[in-house]
Amino acid sequence: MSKRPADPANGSAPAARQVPMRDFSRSLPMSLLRAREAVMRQFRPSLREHGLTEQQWRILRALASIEAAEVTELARTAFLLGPSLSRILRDLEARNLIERKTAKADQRRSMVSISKEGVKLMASVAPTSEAIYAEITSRFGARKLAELQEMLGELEQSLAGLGAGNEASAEE
Amino acid sequence: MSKRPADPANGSAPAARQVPMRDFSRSLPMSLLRAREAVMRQFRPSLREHGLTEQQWRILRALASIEAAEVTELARTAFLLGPSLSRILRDLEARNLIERKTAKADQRRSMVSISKEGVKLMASVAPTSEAIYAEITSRFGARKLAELQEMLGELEQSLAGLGAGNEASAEE
DNA sequence: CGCATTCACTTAACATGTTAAGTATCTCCG
DNA sequence: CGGAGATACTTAACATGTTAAGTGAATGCG
Repeated sequence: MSKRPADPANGSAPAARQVPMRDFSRSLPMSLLRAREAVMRQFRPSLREHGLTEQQWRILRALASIEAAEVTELARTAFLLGPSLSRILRDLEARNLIERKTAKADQRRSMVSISKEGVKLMASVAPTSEAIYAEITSRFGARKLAELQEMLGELEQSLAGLGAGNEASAEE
Repeated sequence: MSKRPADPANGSAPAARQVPMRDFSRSLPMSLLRAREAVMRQFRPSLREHGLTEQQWRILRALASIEAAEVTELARTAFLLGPSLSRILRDLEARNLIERKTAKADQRRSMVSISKEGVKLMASVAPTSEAIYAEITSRFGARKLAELQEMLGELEQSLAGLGAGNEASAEE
């Protein structure tokens, strides 16, 4: 039995009744959410087999590419919020996948790095991950994929600094 | 933007740092995540002022457009998993923003609909939401936005049914 | 009819997202 | 030098994501 718990992904809402507001299923956030979910659905089973969540994997990948990093830097790289990262690092450290040591110059900072075990785990996951990514690229088209990512980057750029805290209007 | 070629002099020693893995900050999932976050960051403050989360807002919008729906149908429309929806509906019902009644034909199903209060709340949020969406459209460009959403849809399509339980290998 | 199976949810358990508050450390300025 | 403020996290609290298990109601089939 392929356990398929009714993924809310397929099926184009039939019986489209009168739509007063813009059909929200076509809103930009929904489009992005659905696309991302379609992609992540491919990776999650493999990661899960290795006992990793998507975020844990992001952190390991980030660490593998930058040697060692402060927590804040890592948060930026792996695109995680501080609190999430804090929890995940605690768990990864308990599993001996990463190592942490306080910076000598500044006791507030801690340098995080991937451990030997972490490297081994990555090596065991990477091939499958790459294969999946290759399959996605193949299905969607390498050129289109590059185009899409270009547009996503532009979107991000065009919104940079829009609600970024310099609104200076609403104080609490 | 294409994948970094592996160092040809490095023929062995699969140390993770030498693995020709793509810069993960440019992976498709990350691109999608960052783009979506850039967009949602615009909406969250406004929703928060009205005491709504992104998901609660999705549900209200979905209900407003389809009158009444079963929970499963609503999950598909709002792109939420059953458990999340179950919790949110419980809370929205407690706040009198939605109404629920069991279907007569099938006692298992319950029909969910938006309440008068829910409609009022939506009316108070919608203008700001629409304004934000308009600003985003303006900044990014309406044509490019349509193009982007087209590509996102194609991506979703091209991955449909890829990891959909056709593993055919591990059946418990 | 009886009962295993399926279905439509709901609960549970764990991990993360999100915001606010807390803690320890460092910096700067008087 | 010393305390106010900034900095780098960490904890806390609540909401959702994700998977597994539970519950009650229909269905199918002998």
